[in-house]
Amino acid sequence: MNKHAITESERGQLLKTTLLTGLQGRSLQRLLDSAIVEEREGRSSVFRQGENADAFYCVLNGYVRLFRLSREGRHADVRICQPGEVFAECMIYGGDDYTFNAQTADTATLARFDLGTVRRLVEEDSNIARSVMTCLSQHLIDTMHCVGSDRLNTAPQRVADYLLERCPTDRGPASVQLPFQKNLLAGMLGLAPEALSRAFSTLRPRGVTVRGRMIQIGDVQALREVV
Amino acid sequence: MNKHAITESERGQLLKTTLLTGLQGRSLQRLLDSAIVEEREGRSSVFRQGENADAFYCVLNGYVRLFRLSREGRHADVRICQPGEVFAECMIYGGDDYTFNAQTADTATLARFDLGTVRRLVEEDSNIARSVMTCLSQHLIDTMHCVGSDRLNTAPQRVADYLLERCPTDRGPASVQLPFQKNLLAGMLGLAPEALSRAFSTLRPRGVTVRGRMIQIGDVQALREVV
DNA sequence: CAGGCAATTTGATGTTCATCAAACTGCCTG
DNA sequence: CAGGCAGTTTGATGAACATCAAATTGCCTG
Repeated sequence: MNKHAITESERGQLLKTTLLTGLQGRSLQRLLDSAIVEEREGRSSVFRQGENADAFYCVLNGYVRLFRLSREGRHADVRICQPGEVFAECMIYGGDDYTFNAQTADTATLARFDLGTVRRLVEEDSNIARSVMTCLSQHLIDTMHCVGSDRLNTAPQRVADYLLERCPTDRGPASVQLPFQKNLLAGMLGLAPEALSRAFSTLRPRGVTVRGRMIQIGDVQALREVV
Repeated sequence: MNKHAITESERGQLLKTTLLTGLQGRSLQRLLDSAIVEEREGRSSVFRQGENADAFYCVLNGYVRLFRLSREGRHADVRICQPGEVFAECMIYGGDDYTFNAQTADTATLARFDLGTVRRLVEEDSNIARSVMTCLSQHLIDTMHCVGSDRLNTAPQRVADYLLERCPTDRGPASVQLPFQKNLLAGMLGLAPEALSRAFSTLRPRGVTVRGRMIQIGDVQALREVV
């Protein structure tokens, strides 16, 4: 793993993230200065459940799976983090140990924020505090949405939801390019890869065609009926 | 619905909640002063998904279901809130509209906090900000745990988990008194009431006996094997 | 204590999805 | 271009759970 201070281009990427957008001037600078950039291999563990928590992260490039393991070794993704997303910021005020695992999906670039340092910044700077609260709130809302969706919707409905949220248009035909392997999409939707594949098959009569990562939608409005 | 300012006994209850424990002096007083107490009937709607968000709440007495509805009218609980718990505090910095429904399960007493007022307090008082962040962090961790548990564990395992977390002892026999109807427990665990009942049946050979709300556990360590 | 209503349990059935195995695809490398 | 490998799809099967209906329990009220 390669560590270094923030370069100019990485700074630009960080500014677009949930945590830092909304910050300016000195608040922004202080938070940026506290970060270290890590280049990581695919499938490298960022942290493990039960470990003492000493940092949270922002994804600059690549994807990170947050997941839990059952005692028998089965594996369930809880969240898939994309470029621009923050994870484990709940550890700033959330207890001593990580409560889930984090692993890169492919090679990834992460900005690492030291928890102790950020705690100090949050106490001193109400703008930073507000950014952290916004970030936490959004994640809580998203995660509650996930619980509801898991409990309420079938696999094809969840897939249709995902596609519709990423559709550029309201009606007529559209296409969506998956930003990652179907493997990750399955984890994000709480499905086994086979179940995702079958969900796409179920949607085919509704005008959804799959070619690799490219998904063609015949009629967006028709797809909305599935949900 | 009966509204009034905080009485002395309600003040005592509020002090024990996640949001206010940890606060003292002026910070505590300011937040307390902003609250209004509401007495509510059973099954009264506190707010609905899509409504403009103007308040968050703390449960003083009774129980509140947070849930989402599917288009066809099916119903899925996302969280069951108990006395001492805060809900919808994610709306302080989380967008304009409520993203789920809240309804009292039985007659309930709630402390209502105006969002605008609390936003002002959070900006001015870093102690209050810290309390809000702690609250958000804990809820996020709990909700992520819920996603993982739904995806990883079967119904009997989730029931066993619930019982074990509430067991006074580490080994030997124990008993757990459910604080509410099995209906609510089913919702909390993401199960239909029938599925909860069957999960208890599955646990009977493992020494779990059910009599109304009183659950007897023959051997706590044996039950831990189920998980 | 009887009656009535709501909550819970039980039975029967169907759907949804996980799992295992095998075929297939695409991509990359030698 | 052959070979290999990971990712994906398809088929067959089974487990888990929802749903509907009916029986039962528990609790409250008159």
